[in-house]
Amino acid sequence: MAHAPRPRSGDRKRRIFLFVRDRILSGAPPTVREVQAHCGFRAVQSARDYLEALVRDGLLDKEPGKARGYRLPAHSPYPTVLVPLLGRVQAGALTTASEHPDGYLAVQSARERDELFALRVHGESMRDAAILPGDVVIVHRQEDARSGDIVVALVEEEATVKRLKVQAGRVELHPANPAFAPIVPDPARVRILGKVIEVRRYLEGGALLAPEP
Amino acid sequence: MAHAPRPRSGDRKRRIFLFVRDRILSGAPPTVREVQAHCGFRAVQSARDYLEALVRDGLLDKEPGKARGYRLPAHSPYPTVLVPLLGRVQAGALTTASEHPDGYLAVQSARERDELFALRVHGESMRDAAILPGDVVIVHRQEDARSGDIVVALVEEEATVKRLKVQAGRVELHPANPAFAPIVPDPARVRILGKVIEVRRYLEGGALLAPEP
DNA sequence: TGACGTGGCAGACGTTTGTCTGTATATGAT
DNA sequence: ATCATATACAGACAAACGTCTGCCACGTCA
Repeated sequence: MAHAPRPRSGDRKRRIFLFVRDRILSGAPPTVREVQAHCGFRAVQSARDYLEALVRDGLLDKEPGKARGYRLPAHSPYPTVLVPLLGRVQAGALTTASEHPDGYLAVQSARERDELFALRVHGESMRDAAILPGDVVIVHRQEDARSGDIVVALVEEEATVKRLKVQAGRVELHPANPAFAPIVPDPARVRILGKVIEVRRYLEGGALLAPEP
Repeated sequence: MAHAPRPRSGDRKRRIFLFVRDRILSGAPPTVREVQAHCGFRAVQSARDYLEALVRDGLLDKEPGKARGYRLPAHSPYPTVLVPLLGRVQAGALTTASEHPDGYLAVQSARERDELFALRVHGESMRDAAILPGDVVIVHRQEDARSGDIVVALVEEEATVKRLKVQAGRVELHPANPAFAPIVPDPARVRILGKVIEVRRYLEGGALLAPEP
């Protein structure tokens, strides 16, 4: 019994990759047999050969032995967590679990959900650091930070985004805008809420928010 | 043998849902046994009970019998899509499905996945629009845009981010930096690849694309 | 007290799915 | 010719995985 007459295809591998990639991106990687069916192979092994070739080429990663084990390489290894977006932050509101968020943002991070929150930026004080009013900052809750970090601090009962500078052991909060003056606070009256790890700007219609998980 | 003394948990279901949702959002749904291990159950069925309850509640969908069969419902309130992050864009690379992305970003959008891509910004030309080198722009593929939109255009075989201006019917690409000159291209030699809908800046390591967890 | 619902455990069964071994055909290089 | 390689097929095995049935412990409520 003659097999199919070799349907002349060097880009078959490419089409299989696109198929797998789409499936992964839309929720679940395909099984080997799903790839087989998609290509019309009559043997599982044929699909497997292509998949393994794609792994060798570095186009796919795999978890051997696991069902639906093919992954996109450099697909962020970080899980996606939903992080609460706080509007204005009141004093003490961040000590407890943030109570009334405006919504939730999908953030890829290795950190736990409750280590992160998001905050909408008010004011022009960080303009020269390319942080504009309306931007959203993703913040990692931590009480200390290094000089040079952009932090969220609680000053005068209000959360503010500034660059942290440690000068001769004293903490200063520097705006990135000559129209604003540095804040050299009484150490007892300032508290660092966290460090900004990401800045986002939504150019049309604002952030898409998820409801309460 | 007495079982564990009922660890008082009404929100256990919620935590399981969050676990499953994060896993699906990150690339592959978990198996029942992975949920079991995550919760410390000693029986597979315990995890299954919760998962089926979540399906009854409408929080999850499932493909019965299939491995890793749990899905986010089609009308999921979390329209998170994984979008390819392209490094440098060559001419024509965007006409086909983008093959070799640097990684994938979780983006919340109502648009389809293949309508979006992400691009790393090179150069200072948009500095005054608060877009810095190293920033990532999320782009909606479209061939036209409005005057004033920030777009990604293909000029001289290279993708570039600029503000679109339409002056008396002629298309111009304006940088946001006095050190750069506007581009008034031959309409035949420029192509608009899409419109920037979001800007992101990763402040620590940009680590979102690390190779291994 | 007893019926009942809930949350959890235990073990098994059968399907799905990854993996392996072997074979056949065509092509290109030696 | 001979060999190596790539592509495809066939069939089988074993691990992963979803599913089922039954049981136990605890709490509530009539």
